Amino acid sequence: MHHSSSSTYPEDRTENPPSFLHNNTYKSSPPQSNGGSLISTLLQTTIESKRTLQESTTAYYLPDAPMSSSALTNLNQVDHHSRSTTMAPLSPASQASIGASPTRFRPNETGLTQDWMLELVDRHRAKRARVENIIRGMAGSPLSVYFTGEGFGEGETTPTSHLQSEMLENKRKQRVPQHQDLPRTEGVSGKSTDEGHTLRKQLQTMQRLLGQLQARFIQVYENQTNESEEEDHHSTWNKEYVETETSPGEVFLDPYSEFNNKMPLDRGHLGWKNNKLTDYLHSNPDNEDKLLADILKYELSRAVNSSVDSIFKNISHTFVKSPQLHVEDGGMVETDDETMFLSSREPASTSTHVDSMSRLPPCSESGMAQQLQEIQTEALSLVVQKPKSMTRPCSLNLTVKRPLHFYQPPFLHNHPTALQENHQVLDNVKHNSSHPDTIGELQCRPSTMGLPTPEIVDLPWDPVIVRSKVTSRPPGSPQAHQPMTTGHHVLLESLGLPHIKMDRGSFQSMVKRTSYVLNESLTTQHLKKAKLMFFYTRYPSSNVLKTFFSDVQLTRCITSQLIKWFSNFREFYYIQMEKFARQARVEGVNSVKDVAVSRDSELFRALNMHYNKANDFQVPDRFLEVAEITLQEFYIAITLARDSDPSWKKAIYKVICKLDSDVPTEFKARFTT
DNA sequence: TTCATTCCTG
DNA sequence: CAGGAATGAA
Repeated sequence: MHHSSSSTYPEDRTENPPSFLHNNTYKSSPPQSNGGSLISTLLQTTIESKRTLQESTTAYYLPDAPMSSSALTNLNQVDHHSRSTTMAPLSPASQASIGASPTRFRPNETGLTQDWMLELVDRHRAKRARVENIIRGMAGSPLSVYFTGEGFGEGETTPTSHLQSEMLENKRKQRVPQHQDLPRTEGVSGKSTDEGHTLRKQLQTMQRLLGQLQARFIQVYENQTNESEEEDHHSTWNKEYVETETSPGEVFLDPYSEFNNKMPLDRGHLGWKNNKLTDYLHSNPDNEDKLLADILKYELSRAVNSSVDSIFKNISHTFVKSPQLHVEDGGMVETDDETMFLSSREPASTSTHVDSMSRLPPCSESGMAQQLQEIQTEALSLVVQKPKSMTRPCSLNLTVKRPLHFYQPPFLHNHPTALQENHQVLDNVKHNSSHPDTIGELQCRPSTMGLPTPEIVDLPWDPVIVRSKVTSRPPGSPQAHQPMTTGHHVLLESLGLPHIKMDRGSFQSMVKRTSYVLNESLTTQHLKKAKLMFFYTRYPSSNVLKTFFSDVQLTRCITSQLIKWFSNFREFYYIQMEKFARQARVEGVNSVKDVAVSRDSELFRALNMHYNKANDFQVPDRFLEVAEITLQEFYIAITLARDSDPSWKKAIYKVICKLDSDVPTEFKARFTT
């Protein structure tokens, strides 16, 4: 068995010692990486020839069982620990000196002549230059990111590979964040991410293998030229195999490549393959490089094509054919289940309004919206409309059942899959969390408004982000398209792909249609709106709040914040009333009939300054009436010395709370004047 | 006790 | 404007 293939070697090879390593390599190597790989076979062939040569000229690091599994494992461990130091001797200087002195090859006991050695060395040096040239070309491609030199001895720096190692140094740095992306991606979108993960794994596998191929090429030539460094080379050399084929957790599963041939090793087939290749290579030495390069190119393009096809297949499956998602004419992407998302529909004339309140909105309501109402519970967030400008009272609605950005950068809320996933997660956390100081606490922290914290969990609630979304949008312009580009970007990243230029008309538009704006916190615009609403209602009911703040998720905390706002409004209002009532008495107003509030009044100016600072809202006359009544009440109470009673204001509150009027429906769909 | 509101403080 | 204590109603 050991000699089954040696007979096919060229004549000069017969002078070499029995290449027991040749078959040993196959025997001891797991099939994952070289079982059916043409490249691997080719490499093996090439490598074996060099090894055979080297074996005859050098002392082996592990001469007895150089490729046994246990020995490899041990060597692997050793090498992992000593990688940086073991490779150190392979400095560029030493490489240069070694390469310049091929005569240091020692004649071996099998009778290899020095001339033969010299010729071989020269030939392989030329080949190395060509192969490295090829590899350099590959390194310029996106896949070169994964040529991280794991198969490379870190200290290997020939004059040419020095440039490579520099390049690879950068590539290594690029690789780190890609790996770090993985967990986050997994958390973002479950199923599609799993698929993407698999594809990514495949890509990585192929890329790793390519890197190893590259490493082997280099290694072969290093071995050729650096026989004086033989021990280090041997450790490196063995490490190659260990890392490639026996490293735990590095099992390559690449269904698109021959690299991953899980079938039992067909020794006969391999032997045939090997022998044929060997014959070819040795009979046509000049074709060797070209063949290697061609095979490499072929494998590369085939693998990349397969991966890209699979990825696009997945994408189209996720975005178009998913039973949970369907794209409507108006550019909506909706889901049918509970985690339903309703996006805006342009233009305004055809829009529907989804009102989370029991009261139907003035505009027609879609059946889906009603369905949404039915499934909604008190504790759940409200699916609300993004208010539009005054001129479009019933315009777009941009509704979503559940916020999505959590543990994500704020611009991430575009990925529908991630959206749903996060909704579920968030739902669970919100409703099941027994730790009020976690998410619920964050959510119930209105004080975070305007105080973005560095904590990542606070980012989604960063009101600045929400506010910027709102304010940066010109009135009447389509909303929620701001994060589109980044969403696209993120989506691609979540698939672990290099940035592929997508067809603008297809995928990108698909992503565009899935953009949402979610308000999980109250913004300054909401505050402004609330203040203006105060001109109509001093004691808004929860229903009114829901109706007019339907663009935010009225969780308990948000609702409390709104209530608190109005409480503060009232506080200021009554303080002003008491203040001006006392002032009127001091100023000598003798009759309640002389107590009046007009738009010229100081009282009104104070109130208007507080609730309508921009003065861009026409305060309704009714408010003036109510203010006047309130002032009179205070005046009377003070006149009658009721203020001696600690709760003397309550009677006034009781009166005033009945003076609320309906808030114009225009407020439902607007942020500001 | 719970919830809503007011009062007080920063 | 928010947080929290105080208050009162249910």
